[in-house]
Amino acid sequence: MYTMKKQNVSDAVIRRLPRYYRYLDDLHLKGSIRISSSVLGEKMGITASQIRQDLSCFGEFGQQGYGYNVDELRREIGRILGVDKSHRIIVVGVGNLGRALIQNFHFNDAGFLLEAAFDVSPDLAGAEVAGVPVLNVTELERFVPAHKPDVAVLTLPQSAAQQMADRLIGLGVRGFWNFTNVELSSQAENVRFEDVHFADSLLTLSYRITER
Amino acid sequence: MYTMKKQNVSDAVIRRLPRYYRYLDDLHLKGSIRISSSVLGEKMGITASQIRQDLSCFGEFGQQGYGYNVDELRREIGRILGVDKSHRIIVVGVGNLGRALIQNFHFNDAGFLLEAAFDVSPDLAGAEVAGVPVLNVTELERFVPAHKPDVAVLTLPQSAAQQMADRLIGLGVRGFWNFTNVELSSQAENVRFEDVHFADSLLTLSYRITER
DNA sequence: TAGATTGTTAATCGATTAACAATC
DNA sequence: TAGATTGTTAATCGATTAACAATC
Repeated sequence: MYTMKKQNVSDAVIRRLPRYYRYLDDLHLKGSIRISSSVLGEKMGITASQIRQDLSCFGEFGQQGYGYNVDELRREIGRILGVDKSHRIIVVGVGNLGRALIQNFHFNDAGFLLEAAFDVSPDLAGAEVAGVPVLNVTELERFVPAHKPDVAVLTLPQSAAQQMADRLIGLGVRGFWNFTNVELSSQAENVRFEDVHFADSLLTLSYRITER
Repeated sequence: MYTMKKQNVSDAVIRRLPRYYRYLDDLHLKGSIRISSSVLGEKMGITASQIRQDLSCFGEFGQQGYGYNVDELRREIGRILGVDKSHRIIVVGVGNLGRALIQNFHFNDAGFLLEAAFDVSPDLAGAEVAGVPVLNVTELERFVPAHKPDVAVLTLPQSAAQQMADRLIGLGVRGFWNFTNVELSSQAENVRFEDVHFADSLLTLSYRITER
């Protein structure tokens, strides 16, 4: 059973957890019952040592001579990631990207409940996208204190991003999944920003395909 | 002037370059002429040492006692990233996400020329999205050898991703900007995959907002 | 010139890998 | 039991930070 062991788990470890989770999910779906760190490492292209070292940050999930139970380890990592918490999430900005996420992204698989979307356009207010109600942003002051979403997905124009983040932080939101390609900041306690910087990502690809 | 110095630049350095590029672009737009590593470091929340160490992988861009010319350094980093190369790019899969990227993402700012988009649906073939022609995927065998795109954006269903990657690699594509949340691989030489794993990103945010 | 700041070398820190005793 | 594999400690490797001579 998962019990926090290390005080400070490094970012490198945390960023590897979702990948472990994906691989274990895959193995589970394919019917695998057990796996050893060496076999998993080979599959993932990393060392068995790293897997064992990473897992040891959170507890002891294996058994000598046997390895790990796939489904058990999968669930433990899910728990570590908070997948079992049913975090609540809202989308702010229902343009192409916001709509794409609402329609295609499996929030449930990551343990999130998508409760509503918000947009400045009065034309969108009252509509639904894939069963998710779209409200006017003026409703935020009523909705957020009542529903206490944990995370806001920011898929709105850059120019409005920081101001909207401040507004939502004031209303109690503590997590931001930021697609605006702008760096946001806040003095407030316990606020977390996770940036998805498309441009940065494409530029690293550009670097790697550039002949030199 | 930028000349390659180090043989192997670490991934950590490469992933910081786009961020330098963004900050310098910003400073340039705001009219800054010069900047020192210490002032830039303070702005970015990193050490001056790291900036100087990173840049030293590629050449000598500063001047003792003065610092760096903002516009010059910006252009040098752009060159390192390949922004000046006018790489050609195509989008494969014109669903919500593909459409969102075509309509909203500034490929030009990253030095990419978006030449066409492809989809399996006959309904979309012949249409245009934001001025970009949409062709049927059957046209790939004609189009790719003729236009030699450097990168393919994969915004199609997971189930078709690896097969499409293999097909495009066979036609000569060497870079993949992969939004399918599935890990792709290839034995072929010089093929590069850059993954944008939405789920992984959200799960790390989930971890960080989870109370424990 | 004097002050500032670079590029680089050396020191430190942290992350990855290897090794192995413990044990299922 | 013997073989396999863990969790952890120790060794190695790489990345970050500090220090400083060179010099604009």
